[in-house]
Amino acid sequence: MNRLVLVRRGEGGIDALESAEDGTVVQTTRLPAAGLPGFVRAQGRRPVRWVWDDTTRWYPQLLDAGVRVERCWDLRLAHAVLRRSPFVDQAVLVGSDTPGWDGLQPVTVADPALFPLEDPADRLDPVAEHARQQAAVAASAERGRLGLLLAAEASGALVAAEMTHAGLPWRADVHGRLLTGLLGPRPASGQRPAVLERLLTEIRAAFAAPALNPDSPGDLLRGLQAAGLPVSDTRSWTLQELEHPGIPPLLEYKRLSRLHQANGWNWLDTWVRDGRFRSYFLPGGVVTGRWASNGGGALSVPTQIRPAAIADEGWRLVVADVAQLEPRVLAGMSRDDAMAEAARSRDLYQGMVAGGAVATRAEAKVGMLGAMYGGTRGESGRMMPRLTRRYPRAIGLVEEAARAGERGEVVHTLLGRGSPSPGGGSGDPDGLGEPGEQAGSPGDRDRRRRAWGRFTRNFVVQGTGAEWALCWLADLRNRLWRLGGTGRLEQRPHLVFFLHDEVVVHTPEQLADEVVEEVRRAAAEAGRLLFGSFPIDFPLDVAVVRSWADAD
DNA sequence: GCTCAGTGCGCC
DNA sequence: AAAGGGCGCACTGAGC
Repeated sequence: MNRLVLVRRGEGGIDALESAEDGTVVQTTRLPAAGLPGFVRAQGRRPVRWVWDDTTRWYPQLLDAGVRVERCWDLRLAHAVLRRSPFVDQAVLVGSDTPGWDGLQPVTVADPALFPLEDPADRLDPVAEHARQQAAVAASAERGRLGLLLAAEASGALVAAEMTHAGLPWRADVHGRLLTGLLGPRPASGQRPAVLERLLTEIRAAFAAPALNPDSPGDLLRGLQAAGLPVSDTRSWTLQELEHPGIPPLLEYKRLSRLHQANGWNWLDTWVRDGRFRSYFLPGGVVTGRWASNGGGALSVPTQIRPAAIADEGWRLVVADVAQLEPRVLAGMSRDDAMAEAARSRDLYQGMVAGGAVATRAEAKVGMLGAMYGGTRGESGRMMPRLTRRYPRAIGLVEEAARAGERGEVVHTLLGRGSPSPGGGSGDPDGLGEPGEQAGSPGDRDRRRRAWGRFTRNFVVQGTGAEWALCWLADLRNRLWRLGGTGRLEQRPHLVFFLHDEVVVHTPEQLADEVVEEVRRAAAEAGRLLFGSFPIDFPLDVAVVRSWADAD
């Protein structure tokens, strides 16, 4: 594999340094910034891994120029993984500019003119960092797993940039009609829509509080208490329990007000342009390795507005999600044969019932959620002894992760992503709490210890689930590209959305069935990459639809 | 005028 | 029926 390291030089120039297997530079090409797309294109079919400081600083411009990259090495993301991985000898990784790499942030602004004049990335040496990272991986006893994780992470970075570039097809007219139907006509800026005004009048009358502001939790709480209602918070599920004529309009107000504020006309104006919703996805943005997002709340697009996500004319959306990803991942990583057997069923929870572990599907679900999240009280707590007897390896793995966390130890995912150390790495072995929080009583300390154990318990499962999903996504990306002929990215089947265990592909209608096949093959491949020959299934729910809302 | 924590709620 | 894990975002209200 040819590796080409891209380095920004002063005055907008770029050096492309080609390195041999041993890391020595064999050729340097000096380019003007505008020459990069042509240079990348000129590599033709020669397999190249592009090495750069940070995908968000390079790839959007290439995509704008119509150039797709097959594979890359993202030094920022790789650095973040390696710095925390228990599989890595930090002495091999650390160099003089390590603090700079530690602090490097992704760029999420679309307009290059808004880039800071002084980019901290420009003070870092990508060639040296690349060499250190390769040495750190090579020196690791788990270089296979680490290498897979870093490759998947880099592919994820490419997918994230491509999804922002292509955008999720979004019909502003459909969205607008939906808003008008629920809220009334668009109000003047800063005004409440008519339907909210009407509900507000009703609420104020019911509680005999003519100035009540339901948008203010404090004001609302005082108003409810003044009306004689025994509440200490104003959450919807708390209010649901109350018998009072003001409650139904209040709940309706909260629901519609949320829609208006989070995904109303302002959201449309800000995030939807030219028929596409474009937000920024941040691979590795969450400590567990899940993605975060930035802009438009892409990771919580309410089902309420999904009818507006509609494929282009002659195109379709292929929507796929994994059923019960995390318990399946737990079965695989713990190599628990009994749980893998239950996972052979399309419904893993039903499989647990068939296997005799529990009596009902509801018990199976609540028990597994408790095992993975640390619920020890009530229903899920009562399930634990039976689950432990039937699935000793799976339950043992999460229990051990919880105990390790309580002892203040670092845990890691299957591929080697390490959990943060408790107390933010301050070196305080008892710092199992929030920074700045007082030591408190021994009871407080115990409580924090157990809370950290619940975090590490969940970390190993959620983080390995994220690794499976990343492998799925990376493999699918390549399969879609091979499927699509010769056009640009957005003229072929391409990914437009990803959320933890769900993907959406925008595809020409005549290729939709093939896309469905590739989505399934990629899922099977992800299972093989993570769990080898261990027999664990990842069945998908896949739908070919015009609108995202039709997938459920 | 600004930032920041708390509250509440959308998603998995 | 919620809880137990992870997020982003809008808004309020307090403090600088």
